[in-house]
Amino acid sequence: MNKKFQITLDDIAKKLNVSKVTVSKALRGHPDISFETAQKVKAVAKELGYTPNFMARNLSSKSSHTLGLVVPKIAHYFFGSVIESIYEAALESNYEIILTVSQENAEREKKHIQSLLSMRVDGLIISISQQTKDYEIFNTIKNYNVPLVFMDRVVDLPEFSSVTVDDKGGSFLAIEHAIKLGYKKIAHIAGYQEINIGQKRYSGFEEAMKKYNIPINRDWIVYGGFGEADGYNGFMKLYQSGNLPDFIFAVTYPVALGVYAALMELGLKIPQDIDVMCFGNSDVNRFLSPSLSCVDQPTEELGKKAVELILEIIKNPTDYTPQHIELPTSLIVRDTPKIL
Amino acid sequence: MNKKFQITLDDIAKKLNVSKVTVSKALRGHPDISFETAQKVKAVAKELGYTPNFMARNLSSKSSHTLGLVVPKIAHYFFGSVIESIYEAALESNYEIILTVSQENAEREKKHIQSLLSMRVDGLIISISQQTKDYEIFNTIKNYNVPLVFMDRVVDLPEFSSVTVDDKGGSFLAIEHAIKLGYKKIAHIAGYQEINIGQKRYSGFEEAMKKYNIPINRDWIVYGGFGEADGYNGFMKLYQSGNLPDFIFAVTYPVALGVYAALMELGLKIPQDIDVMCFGNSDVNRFLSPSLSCVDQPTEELGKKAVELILEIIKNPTDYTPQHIELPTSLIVRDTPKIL
DNA sequence: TTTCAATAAGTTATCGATAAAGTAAATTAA
DNA sequence: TTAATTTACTTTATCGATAACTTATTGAAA
Repeated sequence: MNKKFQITLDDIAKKLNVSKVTVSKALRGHPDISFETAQKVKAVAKELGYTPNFMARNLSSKSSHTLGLVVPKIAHYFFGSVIESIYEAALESNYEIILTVSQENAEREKKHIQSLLSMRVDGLIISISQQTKDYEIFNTIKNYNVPLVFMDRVVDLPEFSSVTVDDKGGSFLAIEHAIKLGYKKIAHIAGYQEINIGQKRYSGFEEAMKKYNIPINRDWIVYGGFGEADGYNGFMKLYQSGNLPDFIFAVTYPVALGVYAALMELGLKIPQDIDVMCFGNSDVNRFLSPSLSCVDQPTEELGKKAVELILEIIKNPTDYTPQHIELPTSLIVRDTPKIL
Repeated sequence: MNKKFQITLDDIAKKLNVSKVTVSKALRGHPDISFETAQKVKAVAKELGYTPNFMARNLSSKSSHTLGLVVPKIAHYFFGSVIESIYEAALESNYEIILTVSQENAEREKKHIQSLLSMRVDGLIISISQQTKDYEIFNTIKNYNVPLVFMDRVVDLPEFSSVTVDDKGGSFLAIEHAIKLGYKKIAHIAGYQEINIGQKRYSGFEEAMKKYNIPINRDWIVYGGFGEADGYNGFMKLYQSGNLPDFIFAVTYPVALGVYAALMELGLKIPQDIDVMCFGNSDVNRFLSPSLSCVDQPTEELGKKAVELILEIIKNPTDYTPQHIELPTSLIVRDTPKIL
């Protein structure tokens, strides 16, 4: 459709009576070309409004200078800010990002990965969906020799590098904090246990409970997903059991929002009736009523590190040892939990 | 690097002793190929783990089946959910999205657009940055004959289609609501007036004030950007003037958050001391203390319509008349503003 | 039986760039 | 002074696909 508007190297070459390779080299600053010729070429290129054809360039150079990114969600503070920092870091190194969203759907995730492979991205950064169980696609990626870094939600395949946060430690801190304030009837809305963030956060909870000799009530452990609906449903399940805890630790921030919604609907007061904390900060936690204490994750660092790792592998694809970086988490104490 | 792992049409062709064009046609379901051959080809393709080379395919077919998207921000409820719906709509039509983020920076925006043009996207959906003043790049896009649809934050160039929401109407509704509740000392933190959302939202405010004969106090109109910091600074400016309004209408939801932060810091109570409403909903507005009433924008519709429009132009690039679609806004009344 | 069209391929050209190899003129080294 | 190198290009091959055209075989219509 835009055929007649497409300006190619040849157009510039003809106008200057040189070969198109000369033009290509001139525009790329290749030392073969004299200063004067390069100047002329650049001037004409600008005059004609030349933009290189990404497809052609990458087809012949065999590198797209592009990173593929697969995340489960966008409209979510955690992923939003991680994505933003990945874009930032990529831009600095002159890489393009192609972002795809699995919407927590394993099938869609697979499709996106295939699509990114077909685009011949130079590397992949993946945060898996809460459903992902089939790891075959990751072997495919390996066979294709495409660098892959897992981020936050990772898969237990040590041959791939990963960047995570200290899920277990953060969880431990939160529960310890609650216990020290006097809470004993502690519930955990725990997400899926098939995925690292679910497992690790649960095990931090478990460890803290053990350390302080507080028995874990199985009725107060609710499993599910990581979204707001899961938090809402999770609390409703607790509520229907009749035996209410006095403190709830939510596995993610959206889950905590769901709990808030359920509590509001049921007319229960935070923190008087039930107190809440969660894993993961957001831009609004501090404005909630009461403001929600949480385990803070270094989202910017996470994105930056992921890009750093992938670029390292890209630059040195033959001899690198997979790295597993775990970034520290910390507690942000706000109005919840209340001192009893 | 992944040269030896790249499986091409030729590899499949050689294995089956057919030509690579036969393979290409078979995989695309071209009627030239017999059912049996097609089956065989597909089987071998699967066996070898063939993924088509996006670059090569798009270079020769002259269409990338890809849409470029330029937005000012990601970690922001409004854009997050619009982006999500754009991805959804694109997926349904088998289009890939390449998302770029200007971070409200006009220069970066221009760079991204050029980059997307060089990728030969089939169409562009753009929501301009709050800084964008130079419209030359849009003429370039026009000259390249690349379909372009503006979304939400648009530029006053009628030759391009656009999807917006009824900014003026929504703003009017909010102010009218406040007035009917008895507020008269009404302030507006208004964002930039160089951009449609700033202008229109202001003019809705103005119209409501005129209709109800309430004088506009110039000191209570504060200009700035659309982010949280702008809301914070905006309110601080109002505060320092000494003459406080009793109601604030924030031009965006992040601006309202900034106002909340400032109020909290200053120990002012909502709604007793000052009441707040804003343009734009978010997943947490209802959990704020007090929950924030706002003008609701149909974010999903916005994304869907934008994709719909762009696909229409792509399918029929020669004779189409630019469309300017304005989607309705509505009021969501929560705890603010309080009945006096 | 001859002609014509349909079927199922194969051949060649092309997309717009870069890589690799080749070359004439100018400069330097031996 | 001649060989070797450098400079500044040009030519040719290639990336992996699709488009457009050509061809051989088969079956139906005239």
